[in-house]
Amino acid sequence: MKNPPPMPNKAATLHDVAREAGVSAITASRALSNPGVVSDATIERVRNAVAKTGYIPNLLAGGLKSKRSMTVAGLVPVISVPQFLPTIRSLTETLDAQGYQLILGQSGYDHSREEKLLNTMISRRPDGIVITGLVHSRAARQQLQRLGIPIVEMWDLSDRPVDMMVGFSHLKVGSAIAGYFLAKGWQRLGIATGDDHRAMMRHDGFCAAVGHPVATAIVPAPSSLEMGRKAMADLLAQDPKLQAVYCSSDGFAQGVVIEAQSRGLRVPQDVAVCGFGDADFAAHLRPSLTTVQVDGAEIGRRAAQLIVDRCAGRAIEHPVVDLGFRIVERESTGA
Amino acid sequence: MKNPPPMPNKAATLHDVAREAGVSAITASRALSNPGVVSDATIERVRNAVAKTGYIPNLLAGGLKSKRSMTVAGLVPVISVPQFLPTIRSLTETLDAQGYQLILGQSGYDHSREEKLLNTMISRRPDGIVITGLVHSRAARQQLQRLGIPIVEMWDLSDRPVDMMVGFSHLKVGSAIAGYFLAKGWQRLGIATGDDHRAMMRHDGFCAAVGHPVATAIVPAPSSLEMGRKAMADLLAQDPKLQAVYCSSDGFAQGVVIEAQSRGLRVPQDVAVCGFGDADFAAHLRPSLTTVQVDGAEIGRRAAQLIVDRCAGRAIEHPVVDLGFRIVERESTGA
DNA sequence: CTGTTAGCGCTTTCAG
DNA sequence: CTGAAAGCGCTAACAG
Repeated sequence: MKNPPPMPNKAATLHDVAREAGVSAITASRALSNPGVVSDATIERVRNAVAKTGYIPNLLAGGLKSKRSMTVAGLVPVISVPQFLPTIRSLTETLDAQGYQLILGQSGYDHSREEKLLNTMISRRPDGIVITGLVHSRAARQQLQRLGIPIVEMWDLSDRPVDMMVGFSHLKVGSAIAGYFLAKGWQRLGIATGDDHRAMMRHDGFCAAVGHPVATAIVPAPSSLEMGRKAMADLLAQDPKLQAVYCSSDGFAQGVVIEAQSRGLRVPQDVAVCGFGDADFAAHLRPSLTTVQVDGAEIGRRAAQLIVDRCAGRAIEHPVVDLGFRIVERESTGA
Repeated sequence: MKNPPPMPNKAATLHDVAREAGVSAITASRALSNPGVVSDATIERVRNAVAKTGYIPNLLAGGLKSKRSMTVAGLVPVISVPQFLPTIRSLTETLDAQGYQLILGQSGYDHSREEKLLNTMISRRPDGIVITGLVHSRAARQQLQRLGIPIVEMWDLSDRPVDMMVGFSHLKVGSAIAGYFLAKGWQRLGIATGDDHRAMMRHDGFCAAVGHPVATAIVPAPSSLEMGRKAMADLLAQDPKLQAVYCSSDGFAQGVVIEAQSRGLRVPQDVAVCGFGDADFAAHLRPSLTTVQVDGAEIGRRAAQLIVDRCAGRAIEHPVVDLGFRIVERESTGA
């Protein structure tokens, strides 16, 4: 049975455990973190001592000496953007499964804050850093490279990674959607997009592929259903005979659909709508929403694995991973 | 004399800064973290030395000695539940503004995992802990109290807090919605709810206030739009003449509305629907969604402030904060 | 397999 | 206002 521990005024340290087990501190340490090199009998005694003292390791102290904090910094624009949630979740879980803790930071959509946040993160000495989007500032790139720890830029692709990358081409997404619209014979097109870098790359790809001017509504990121309604009102003012609209997120697209419907327009018969991200609700709306599927969870898993592998000293065969994307055709474009 | 370090192999430490500035390490430390007690001239020289060396403090080392890690652990069931996003965001931002970093952990909806996660978190020696929901396990309660750091349980209320609390009564939410439905003269009621503790408390409050059996669909948390459609199909099978349905989240409610509409039922004329949470999209759907507004962002702010105040040694006047809630009447219940 | 020694980088004493 | 000494709790490096 368990006796109530004699009121540990101080949290138990490894020394307390060692004394209790009748071994030295380093042996206790090894018994817990590297049991292979310690005799079974000793492990057993140390384990008992841990239970008795209620010892919980101090990772700050361990990290100071071993230079491994077992943390990974994650930078996202804003935590509450649904887009990145599956990624954050799989990052958290994949890292957790290997003993690492994700430390999340919000960089905002403002690039100047990014550098400040980076410093805050670095001061916790993470073993790796995962960044949403590309690192543009020269100063930040150099600083990251100097750190000598694994860095993953995710949710985008470029030909000069700071270190590693997991993402896809936003330019190609934009032109793929334009191609899809044009193949349907739609000429009067519209685009409703957030103003962040990645959404604007899709915008650029879209416009380049269309080749003629399209109705455009640009809203400050992150976009929302509410802004979708306003954006659609705006687009219809620019071209009342709009045939198809691409939107930079699914929630945004939902607002566009609702605004169209509230004006008596039928989707897709009068106007077709395509979103981006394949949110969990997209398939279950009425009409179900055509969108671009990107495997956000896989991005997180791969990013985490790259970091962990590099930390373990394993060689990385493919430091730049293109996960691609796929247009999922549903009712909102007449599927 | 040596030339400027072109390639710092090692990250600069406070000693490097001190040497560069021609002062002792402790003075450099004070110049950076407690400038009030250092002469302006010295501060200036230390600042320059920091810039020159590219010094970034090591908070692990500082925390080890000072016993203040400047981190706060946050436990949420699942990061990707939209419900808690405003809270996580305001927690992050409020803490950040005061120099603290939120360390997020997913406890899942499984109570057994909670204790394990707690240990992981404690091993990083946070200065405070914020937990979503109540801590039920006796072992966990005792362990938390032993730690001697500020603890906030949030998003719920009880009469025996581990330490501090910021939330509202789910039981009251449930009975308020039931009262609202009954006042409208609706008798044939339904409830679609997730199976987590808080949602079930609302369920209990709802049922107790109604006083007679209601059609019920319980789904595993977290609920989704997709599950809302299924739940509504289920409820209509139980009672095809349902007059009003309460749903445990707004996304869930949206699925209920869509399923009703897809069967030719008009909302609210044939069946009224009420959600929970007042998500950003609720006001902009068609019909706009009646729901229960809870100030999730304020919960986060208050929780963060309680932790920070306690860390600063300030007395807490009200360790238990009831933020209440409010039914927002919209079109989906005939407003 | 186990122990000794020596710090990791910083901040808390306690003195000037 | 500034400094010297003394660790925080843990683990790398080297003995045995």
